[in-house]
Amino acid sequence: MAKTKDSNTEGNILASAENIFQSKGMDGARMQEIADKAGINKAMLHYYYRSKQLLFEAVFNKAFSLLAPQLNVILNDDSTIEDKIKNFTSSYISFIMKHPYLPSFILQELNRNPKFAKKLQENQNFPNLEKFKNQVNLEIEKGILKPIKGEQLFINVLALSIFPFVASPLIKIFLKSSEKEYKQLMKDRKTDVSDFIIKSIKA
Amino acid sequence: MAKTKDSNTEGNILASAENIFQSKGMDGARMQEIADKAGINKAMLHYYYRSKQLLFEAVFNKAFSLLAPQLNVILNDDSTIEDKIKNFTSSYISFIMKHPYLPSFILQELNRNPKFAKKLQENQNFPNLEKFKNQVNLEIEKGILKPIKGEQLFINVLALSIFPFVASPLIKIFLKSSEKEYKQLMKDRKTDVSDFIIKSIKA
DNA sequence: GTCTATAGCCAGATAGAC
DNA sequence: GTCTATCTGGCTATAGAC
Repeated sequence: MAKTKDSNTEGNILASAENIFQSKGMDGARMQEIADKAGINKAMLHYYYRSKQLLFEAVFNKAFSLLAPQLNVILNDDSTIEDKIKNFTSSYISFIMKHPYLPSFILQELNRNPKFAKKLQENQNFPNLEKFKNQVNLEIEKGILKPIKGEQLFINVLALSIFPFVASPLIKIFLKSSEKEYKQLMKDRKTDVSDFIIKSIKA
Repeated sequence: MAKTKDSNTEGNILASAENIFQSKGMDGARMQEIADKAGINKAMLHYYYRSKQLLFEAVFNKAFSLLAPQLNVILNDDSTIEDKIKNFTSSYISFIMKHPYLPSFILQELNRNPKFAKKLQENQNFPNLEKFKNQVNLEIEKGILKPIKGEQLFINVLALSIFPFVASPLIKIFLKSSEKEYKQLMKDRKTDVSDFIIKSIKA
């Protein structure tokens, strides 16, 4: 169906697989549907990726490798906590608005299969929280921030940025809002979220 | 296997179905596994619930009817916004700690099947946000709260309360924390979350 | 009400022609 | 590399004995 066909079959397959896996999950996805979307035959999926499991892992790993680097905005640069939070919430929400299925997909599959979690943990450049925690403590000592545990602050930043996308159907119901109103609300959050956090933690 | 057997077969089935559906989702769940867990035969599932779909709906509806009333703490009682938030975050987090799979289950299935969302929307006593929004505006006018949109505040309260459970595998990786440490962190959030919010919005 | 056995279908995977 | 045809297994659901 929706082909970006450069007769680049392997790429077409991966693109279609992303679309299907990310919206239906591993268990709900059908190889036939992926093949249809790529405009090719089911046998080709196995020719290029051997099995459903391996095709799925290609999609999952790519998705994770897109999301993870975004975290370095908050973990690995040298600005103040306030600036980090402003930059992160804004850029992360922008990013997710372009890929709204990614967070639920990752979380759902991590819940489904703890093996993925183990694999990620043993990973090379998995984001490290230590620097962030130290910086938070330092800024508290300096009187820049009110006392707060670095872990909780980090969780709060993620929660406020990501949750509205994971829970989008629920939020649309609560707010009785159209798709358009929902999107506007998410746009607003690019600054609303950091304002909300900064107000809470700034001394 | 794990039976609470009073030879109450229908109840046993529902309990086992909750366990399996909530951890594996509709697509990943197997009728055989539910039967095994209930210590009965597969045919009995169909005898009592006719089909997988209907059994699933029984589980989903029960789960939702457990979660929704908790929202009335924040939407339908008469205390101040500050008290509502304190009560809600504490009681909701306590509740979810006892049923950690519920939120991801509901969100996953709402994402998978928009029909459920539609059904809920048309529902009788679905929580209504209007009262909360009006109260927020009133307290802002009175100078009790700093300016904030009621919708965003509501989303923030939900996000901070629920997200850590939906994202538990991810959070455990980030924090390199054991199950025990994770649980302690969630316990702490019963008060940490409301403190965090109140600091941000109180004038 | 509860069981065994099986029908019927569907999905993942492979064989083999082109 | 790409296709059609087919194998094989697993899953929901039902028939029918007890």
